[in-house]
Amino acid sequence: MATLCLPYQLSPEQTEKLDTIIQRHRPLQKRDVLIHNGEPLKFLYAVRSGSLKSYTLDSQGSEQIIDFHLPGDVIGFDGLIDGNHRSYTQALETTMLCEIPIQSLDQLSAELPGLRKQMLRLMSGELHASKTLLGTLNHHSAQQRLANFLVTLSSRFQQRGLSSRSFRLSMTRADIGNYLGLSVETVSRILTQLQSEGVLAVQNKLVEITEPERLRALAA
Amino acid sequence: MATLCLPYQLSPEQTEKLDTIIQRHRPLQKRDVLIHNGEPLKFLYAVRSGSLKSYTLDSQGSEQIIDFHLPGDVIGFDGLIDGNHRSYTQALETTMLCEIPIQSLDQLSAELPGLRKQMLRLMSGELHASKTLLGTLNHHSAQQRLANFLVTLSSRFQQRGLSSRSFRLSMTRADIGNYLGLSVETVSRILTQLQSEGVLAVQNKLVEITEPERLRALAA
DNA sequence: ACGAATCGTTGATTTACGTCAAAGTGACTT
DNA sequence: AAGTCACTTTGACGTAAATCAACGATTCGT
Repeated sequence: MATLCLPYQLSPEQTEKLDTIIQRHRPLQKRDVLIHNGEPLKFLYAVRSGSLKSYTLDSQGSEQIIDFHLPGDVIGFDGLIDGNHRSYTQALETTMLCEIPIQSLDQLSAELPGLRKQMLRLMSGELHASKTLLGTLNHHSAQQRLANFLVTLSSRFQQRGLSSRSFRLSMTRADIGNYLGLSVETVSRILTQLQSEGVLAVQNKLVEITEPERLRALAA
Repeated sequence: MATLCLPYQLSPEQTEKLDTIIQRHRPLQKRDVLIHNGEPLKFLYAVRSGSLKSYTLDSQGSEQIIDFHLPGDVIGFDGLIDGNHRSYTQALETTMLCEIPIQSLDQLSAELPGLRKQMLRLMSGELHASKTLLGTLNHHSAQQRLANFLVTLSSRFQQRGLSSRSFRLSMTRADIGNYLGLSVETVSRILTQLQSEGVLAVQNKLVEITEPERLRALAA
């Protein structure tokens, strides 16, 4: 169970201890909301399959997408500030999760330096990703942003043992645009443009990266 | 010493233990580089006075400013992923720091749940700030971004017991523009515009927020 | 299996902000 | 004190991407 949910380098002994605190969560359907803004943080969630988006609502009530979560990701770190979640998290498709009680995790991490390190690594990685993205969005054109988005997705899939060349975009174009600070129309236009240039083959939600090298060059 | 460097709610006993591992760092002069990208991470640094900027260099060698650090901030969390720093960090003015050896901190945090919680809180807060900023930059106009930047700075100064109404911008307009994804010219124009509207009084690096309410409204 | 709703594409037009250019202001050096 | 250099401001102009609009294509619910 623990290896399914937190597939990282932990010793058998550590894995066994983790198993005692991790629970399977009921499956989410598309559009189900897992986390509501302001809720007390009781669990972290590890994504086993499917995907989700996290977002906040601004003063006018419109969504600001902060993050997409894929299998292997752990959700909830940003709520540790004050023990309350700081965003909404919603399933983009049927999704399986594990739940990890915060309190038990904290106690366990006092005993297991490896686990402690692993948690720090996860948070640190997320922090780094978020800051990198910031830099990327600030200083790049729409095409570069989208190329970068696809490259990042691709390498995340690869890390999880899935195909890095072809995958399904579980989020809508509107979601992508929102996340990248672009309009839906721009996202659409650039996708067709990349396709006509032979870098991608797009068919609805399915994307095949036909020339990974050129895409990576565009993302720079 | 510990209270100076990590001024948070810790018991006297905890503070005492912290004191044993925290060292004073030599003062930095303006433009001194504290951290180089790729360096192994041995210490976290707490800012006692002054300020710094963190940035990465993109493929063309140009700066991408990721963060500004004020007194009370702790620098280095994003390097915990793999034990190497992921950015450069440079002093914007004469700056005093404490250094906190990572290894000792880790050992100590196994004993002290309060310290562990504090570290998580700091990282989580940074993560949240970074994600919030992302949303802000993606969906707002130049004026809103700048207003937001000033409001955020103001409240960070306030949290540290400094004036929230008037303060010195230790970074250049170019730095601000880089950070917010705007050109220098736009930053300058908007500052003069906000001044002519009576929201700010700008005099070189000195900013006075004359109408905090209106500024906050613009930041929304 | 059907209609309705959501999602995606494409085109025409507008605009906020970047770029280019040049001059003004302050701040470190000798 | 003078001169250099880095920073800031202001104006004219160009452009990337937003907005507006209308129409296909999928997906969803009954």
